[in-house]
Amino acid sequence: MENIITPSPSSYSISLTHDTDSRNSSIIHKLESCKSLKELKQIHSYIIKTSPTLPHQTQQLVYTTIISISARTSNHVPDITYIHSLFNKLENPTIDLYNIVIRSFNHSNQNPLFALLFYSDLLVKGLIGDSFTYPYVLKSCTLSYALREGEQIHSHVIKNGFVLNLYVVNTLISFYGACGAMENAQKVFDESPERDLVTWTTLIQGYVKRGCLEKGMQVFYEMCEAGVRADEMTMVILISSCAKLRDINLGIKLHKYIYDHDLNFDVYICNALVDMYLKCGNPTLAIKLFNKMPLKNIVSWNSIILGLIQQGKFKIAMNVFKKMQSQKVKPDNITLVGVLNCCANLGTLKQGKWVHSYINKNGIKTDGFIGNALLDMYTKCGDIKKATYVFNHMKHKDVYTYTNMILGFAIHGEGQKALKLFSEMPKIGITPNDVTYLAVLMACAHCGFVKEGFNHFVNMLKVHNIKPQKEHYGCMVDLLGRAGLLSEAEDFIRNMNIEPDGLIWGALLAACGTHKNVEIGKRVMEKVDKMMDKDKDKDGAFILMSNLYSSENRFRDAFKLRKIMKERKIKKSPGCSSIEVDDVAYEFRKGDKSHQQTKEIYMLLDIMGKHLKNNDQIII
DNA sequence: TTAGGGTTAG
Repeated sequence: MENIITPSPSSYSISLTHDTDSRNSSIIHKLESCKSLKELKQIHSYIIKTSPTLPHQTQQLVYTTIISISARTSNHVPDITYIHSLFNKLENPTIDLYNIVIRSFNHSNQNPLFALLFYSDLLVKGLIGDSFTYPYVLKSCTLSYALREGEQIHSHVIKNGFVLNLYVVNTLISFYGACGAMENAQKVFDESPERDLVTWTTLIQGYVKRGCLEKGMQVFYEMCEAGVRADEMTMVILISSCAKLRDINLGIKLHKYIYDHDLNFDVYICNALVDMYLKCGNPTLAIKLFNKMPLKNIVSWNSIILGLIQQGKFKIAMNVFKKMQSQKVKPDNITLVGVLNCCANLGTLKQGKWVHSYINKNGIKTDGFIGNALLDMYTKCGDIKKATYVFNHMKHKDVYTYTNMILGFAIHGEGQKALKLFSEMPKIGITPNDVTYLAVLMACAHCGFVKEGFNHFVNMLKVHNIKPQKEHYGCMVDLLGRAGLLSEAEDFIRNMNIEPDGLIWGALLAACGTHKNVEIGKRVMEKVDKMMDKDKDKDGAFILMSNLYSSENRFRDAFKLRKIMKERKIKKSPGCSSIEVDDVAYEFRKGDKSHQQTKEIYMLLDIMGKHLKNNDQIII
């Protein structure tokens, strides 16, 4: 590499003595060969030092060349001060040069609005933007969501007669769409005499981004009527919009459109389709398409894994992850969040720990999504110590981090710790949300903090303007019920601002079971029976009540209830738990005899039960 | 040197 820090004349060898043309081309060649902005600046200063009396024309050429090189080279981040200082030295910068610089800010990691400085500079110099300038400047406004500035540019577009330019029209629609000003976007669209696929797609995209999914679809139908054929990009936008609409029939029609119009089933289209089928509740079609995909990228794997998780198919999702590993596809943060979610729901602590060590080995930061997913996994898998460790080591905590940790403490019976954490939130500027309050109320319920629970329940609306939902009311019933305040719980339900459902009455019924209160239990049971539509959802309530009768020696009532269950074909759906042994998650249901070692399992269970009854310490 | 730049996470 050349020594450019202390350049010698031979290393640059710019021929300053030859004729003008050859000297100019030598300088340009040297500047063009620069690999960084630093090098460019060094050569510039070298030229100034060694030839302070360059002819005016050559000087201007040097400035123009430096500006265009520093602006157009992708690894040269535009240095706004430097470029601006060079611009000031130029007598007549051309509109082309302005365009190059303005464009460079759209591709840099600097504030795109810097482009506007150059645009106003251009106006000061008495120049007028051309058909390239406006798309570039509008793009800068789009990237910065600068509605007011963009509107001003729009007025310049009208004044300077560029409203008929399709590139300008399309960028205007995109700009208004990004800023959420869909009325303006639609107006530009309506007033344009010419429209192409980009115009239609941009308008559709605008509506979809705003969440106006049906309207976006309606524009697509209008586009079809206008005889414009969609391309792959249009279809991806429509399919993902359809996924959000959860409309499988529409999804199938869009799928057919791709076939009928001979579009490419590229990786984007396939990913969008897989995601759509999963979100619309058809994992079979999603898996079929996924298996047929000729080319898969990380998004394909993530879409299928996360989609299966959304469907509650954690084991299948885990198997897909294993397949992904066997094909040597490197998981990214999104995959890991999904896998941790699986571990949390399957209770597979060992696999969760493996993911944690993978994260550490690969230097992935345990912040944000990843940190929260790790925390969730440890709390749900019952390792509160590790969960606390993860929490304490997270640098950037957000409302999800706090909610997770509070919930962790709540379900582990550490109510004081949960409430202490909750009290820390406002101090560091994190506002609790509805789920945070659910965790707080759970903590109070699990630890018998009736007074605190009520205070928090009131503060939800009073302090944070969060309207309590059914789940919060359910927690309050649970809180009173667990504390044995059964009549209070019954009154609470009757005075609620929302209509109680079977689940809320069910929470009270469970408390009646715990505290052996047959009278209230009987009343509540009748309520549950009336409230719940489907008999099959009442199984838990019937069993609870029948057990309550039995525990109070009212066997005749218990028998009567069981008889009703039989007549109405109400069957108890078996509770399910899972255990992880040697990386395999085993699920168990009551009466399940499908495991090979069923005999040994039940024998051990029997022994453990006896020990537990005697309060023995169990060592296996 | 032009425009839409598309798919996956609470």
